[in-house]
Amino acid sequence: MDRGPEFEALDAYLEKHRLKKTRQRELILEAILGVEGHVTAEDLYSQLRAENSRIGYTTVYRTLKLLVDAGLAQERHFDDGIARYETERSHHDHLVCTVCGKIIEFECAIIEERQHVIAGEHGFRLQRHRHELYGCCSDCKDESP
Amino acid sequence: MDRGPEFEALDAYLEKHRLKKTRQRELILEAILGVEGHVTAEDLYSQLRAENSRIGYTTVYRTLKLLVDAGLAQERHFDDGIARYETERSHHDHLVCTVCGKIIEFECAIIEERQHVIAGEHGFRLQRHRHELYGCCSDCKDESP
DNA sequence: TTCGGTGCAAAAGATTTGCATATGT
DNA sequence: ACATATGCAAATCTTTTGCACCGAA
Repeated sequence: MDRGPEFEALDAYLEKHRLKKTRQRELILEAILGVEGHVTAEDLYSQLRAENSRIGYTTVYRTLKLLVDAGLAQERHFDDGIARYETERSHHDHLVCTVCGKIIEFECAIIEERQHVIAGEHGFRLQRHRHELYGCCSDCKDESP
Repeated sequence: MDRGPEFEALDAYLEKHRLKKTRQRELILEAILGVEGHVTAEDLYSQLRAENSRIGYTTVYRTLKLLVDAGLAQERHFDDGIARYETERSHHDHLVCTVCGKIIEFECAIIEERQHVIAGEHGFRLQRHRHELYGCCSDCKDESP
């Protein structure tokens, strides 16, 4: 049965690093793939416990770190200092509503290109970037600060 | 004597909100203005203690928050979840070396403009943004991952 | 005198670590 | 069998809060 390319990638990563394929690691990968958008470690833990999966907090954190190392997930820090994770289906940046917390994803080729130019001008080899726009969405116009 | 426009601004803010002008608030503003770049609350606390200023951790956190509210400092979260503060002399974004931690500031009018377009397209009123490029600087090319 | 401010200690919230046990290979 | 993974509890780290005392207006 095909479990999707991410599971293949996980298997490959585990094998390459002589790590073990465990129920928990599959569960966490499955869970994070099943979520649209961004989740905290807490979100994943609660969700898995609710589905009566036997799993510990520690394992969630450790596995999330492993998935990031394996390139299967990304860690992001928005403005509250709590780490959030997502699987990067395609590249995008974020537009965040400061009132309701809504997160919209966007892409902009012009900006992407400028980033490379800027990094180059400073002698940097660009690895990744983070671009977040914060504002007030149309639903929240009234309550806005 | 002229203590600089930031001190005037602080006085004005305190007066407007019926808050008090204290030694600690001036010390912290002075300290953060005297630093190039980005500092953590811990950095400021240590520095002030080292200069034998009588000050508590709590006050540093509370005052930093006050300075942010007053628009005299900005809070930033890079990838480690620890809050860093800076005084924004002019607008800029950041290019961060993932090996040595060096932080270079940049500005790009083209990107600034695109941001407004993007926010507008999604019905957002833009308040602020964060744009960070992560890469390997020329000094670190060899050790880079 | 009156509030707001300060600083200690303690709490809180997120994440990490030590260790005995469980489980892949 | 052996090495790694797990999960609990405890530790750690950053930031916040309660509260008695201090100090600016």
